Amino acid sequence: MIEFDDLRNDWNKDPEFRAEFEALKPEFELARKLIEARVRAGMSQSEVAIRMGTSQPTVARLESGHKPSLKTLERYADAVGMKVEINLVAG
Amino acid sequence: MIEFDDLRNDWNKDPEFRAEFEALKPEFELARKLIEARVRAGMSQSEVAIRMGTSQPTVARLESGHKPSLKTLERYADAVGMKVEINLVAG
DNA sequence: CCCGAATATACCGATTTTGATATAAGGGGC
DNA sequence: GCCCCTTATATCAAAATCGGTATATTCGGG
Repeated sequence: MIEFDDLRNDWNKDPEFRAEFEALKPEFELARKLIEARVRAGMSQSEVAIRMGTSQPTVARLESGHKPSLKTLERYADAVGMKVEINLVAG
Repeated sequence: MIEFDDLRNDWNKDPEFRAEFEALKPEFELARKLIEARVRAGMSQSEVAIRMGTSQPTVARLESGHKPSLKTLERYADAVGMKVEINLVAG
């Protein structure tokens, strides 16, 4: 209901590349999912940051492989219109 | 490989009660899953703590609804023979 | 080349989580 | 009753994360 459609004009063609690119290391699985969700929502880091009540660099940090707290992760998910689901699977 | 079988003699009948009991609030969903995984592994908080390289009170805290960091969550999962799976689902 | 948008990196103070210890409560067996 | 095992709560210092700002980089358009 905000200005999403206005700004996903010309920069949502290649982020998928990055997402796949970083899938090489399992360490960045989460980062990849975060970026994917944000791109799907057609939002920039700055927009997510505003919705999270934080700054763009903080969002960049979350998408860079640093392990965040669950609280922060849930705020991110909320900002991109998703919710966090955590499971403990056989490992 | 340790002394699991020795101590899951008589105290693994009711923890399921607790797990279901705490499912009332969605805030404790994760805590419930953690406890369930630990009980399934037939381990006490102290054993998990040793495997995590921390103390039993810290484990108790993780199972009490406080939102941990992903790093800690993964160490817990590892200690009970599981791995963490995080998904961003439609919310 | 210059500019603006989007993302990434660095630093520091503030907040949160964790580590460590002590302690208490509950249950079962002797 | 007394132990022993398990779990929960409290406190405080240490460590990690977060908020905020500044800055760098990359990309595309004019």
